[in-house]
Amino acid sequence: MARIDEVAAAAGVSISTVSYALSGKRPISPDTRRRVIEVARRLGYAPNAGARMLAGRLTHIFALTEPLRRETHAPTHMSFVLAAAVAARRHDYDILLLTDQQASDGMRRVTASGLVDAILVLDVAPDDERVAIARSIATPTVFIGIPDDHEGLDCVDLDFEAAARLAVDRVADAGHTRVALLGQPATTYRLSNFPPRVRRTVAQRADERGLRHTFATSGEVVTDADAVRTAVIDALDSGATALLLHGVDDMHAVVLATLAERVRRIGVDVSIVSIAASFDTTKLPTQIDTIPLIPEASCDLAVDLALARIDDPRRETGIHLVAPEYRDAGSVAPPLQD
Amino acid sequence: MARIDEVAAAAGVSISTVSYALSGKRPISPDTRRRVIEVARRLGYAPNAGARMLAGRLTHIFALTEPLRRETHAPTHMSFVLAAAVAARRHDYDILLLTDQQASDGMRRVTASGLVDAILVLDVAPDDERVAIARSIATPTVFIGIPDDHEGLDCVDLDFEAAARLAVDRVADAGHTRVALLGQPATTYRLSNFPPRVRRTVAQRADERGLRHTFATSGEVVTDADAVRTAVIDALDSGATALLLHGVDDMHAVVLATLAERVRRIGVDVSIVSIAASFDTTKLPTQIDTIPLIPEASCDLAVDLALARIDDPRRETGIHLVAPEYRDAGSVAPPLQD
DNA sequence: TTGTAAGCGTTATCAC
DNA sequence: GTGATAACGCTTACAA
Repeated sequence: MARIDEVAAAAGVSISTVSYALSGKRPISPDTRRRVIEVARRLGYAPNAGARMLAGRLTHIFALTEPLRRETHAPTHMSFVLAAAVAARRHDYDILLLTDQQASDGMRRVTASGLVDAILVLDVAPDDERVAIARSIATPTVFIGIPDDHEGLDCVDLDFEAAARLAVDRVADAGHTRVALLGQPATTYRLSNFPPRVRRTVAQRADERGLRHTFATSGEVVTDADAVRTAVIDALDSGATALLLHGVDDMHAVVLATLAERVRRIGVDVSIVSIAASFDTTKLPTQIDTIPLIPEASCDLAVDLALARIDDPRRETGIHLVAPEYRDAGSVAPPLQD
Repeated sequence: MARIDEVAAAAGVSISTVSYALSGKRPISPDTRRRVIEVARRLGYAPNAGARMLAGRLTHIFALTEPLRRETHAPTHMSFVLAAAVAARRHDYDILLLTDQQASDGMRRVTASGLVDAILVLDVAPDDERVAIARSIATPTVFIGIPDDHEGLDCVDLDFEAAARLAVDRVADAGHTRVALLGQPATTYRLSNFPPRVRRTVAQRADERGLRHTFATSGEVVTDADAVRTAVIDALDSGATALLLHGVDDMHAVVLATLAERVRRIGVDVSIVSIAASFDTTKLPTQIDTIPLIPEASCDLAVDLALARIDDPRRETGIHLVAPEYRDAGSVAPPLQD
């Protein structure tokens, strides 16, 4: 816990020189600069957080609000938290957790006390209560996910619509005429913002491309192996030759197991594309085409946006979509001729 | 973002009176006290975090370090994070996330900058690198979990040994002479601190009570349904009449499914106790006896310990174990006579 | 290129 | 019971 004056004394310079040498906010002769940095390192100096907050304009802390609903898929959520933390650290920011039952209270609190420079919002619901709070506070707020009412908000997300179209187009181009979408558990279509976006767009695009399409959830609240199994079998029985998956790892595992059991060769008898999977699909027993949801991409962008907004609070808000990327693993092939 | 001087002016008192009226750190006449509080509320006043840190002794922030290894069971981990956050908020503390690859860097950083009053350590490994850091820094540090080398450390945890004994005793008392322990995935026995403790104690106690016992993991890295299924069948075939479970929800589901498939009635043909389950076992298809691992209990205690240590840095360190509690659901019965 | 000094908004130590 | 006021450790004009 060395202080700036100790560093200054040890380096034989003034306090402000130390501050400037370390922050680089004004030119310092390379020589003293080096000396200051060396001394600071030796003494293990780090600016006192409270003093920095008070004197500077910034706290170097982001709040991260996460409702942690029971329906939330924990592993996915954790990779977003981790990605946000890593992105923040790259810019010398720390993450303060806001898990209050009413996240709103926390947002108001950190705003009122000036504890954070910006707020990142995770796990966004279609009718998220945090939208109203975000509008009522001065602290820059970035949503990772898109609520229904997003007028005047900064939002970041994978372009789920583009991803869905990409998936449909791929199987349509390969010649498939019947596709089945196996989706998330039913509750997430009410509680989360992106499952409905995928479902809607797949249906639209399939219609545009003249494909017959069906849809099934993967259970009620969490992945229900029986439900998934039944859905896969129904899809096959109804003549679907291409399966679009939008779900978590468990669901993928059950789908692959069911296909194996039915002796359907992936990329031969049946084509598969996984849309917006946030887990490592290369860990699956069979490799499948994926349009991944990359938490790092969204979180990096969200942090950039937050910083830009801190820098210029009057800049224009808007939705920023991350372009989807198709990863071919050979799981899509032309349908077999009967 | 009203400031204290605005509150003082509006209430017609001095700045220090506002501070004391709000903190209660010195007697204030009930009358002015009420008035100050009312004005503060009306103006939405909250002390500036930076100023409070600088002037006061405290930051009102805990760091929470979590390595977030791939082997970590995300839902369990999240319930600990949540429990820690809730416990902290009860004492007007916030949680700062430390997810650095090397958590050690983060611990040093927040210590050097005086960003936090104490550090809570989650997901403790037997040979945790954070032990050395904790010893080298002045910031109070509380481990939630017990590393092998815990000399001079503050640790909090469920009394896994007592829980294991409780489980063995229960089935022994019911008359069982052959028990099988179905444990965690193999890797956690190296990477985590508590699975070996349960395994070791079950074996010891079973020996003491004259029971024959076997042990099987539930997979390599994560729950492997086939491995669990095989382990259950092997256990039954080898004559085990009581199953002790120490694992996550997936594993429990597979065990119950396998027993159902083999037409073994729980609490009749076979007895079951789940040791240190951190999920909601009442959500399982069949109710089973449980000695739950309650994150709230550990985290509340950890926060209390941290606060006590902040208050008196010289107080004695030590291990604090949470007593296990047996929850009877009728899944243990005397073994059937052949 | 560097040094001096005025805040930043609290808490805590004095007085009264 | 209440009011001045000196820290707290830094950032950042303003001087030199």
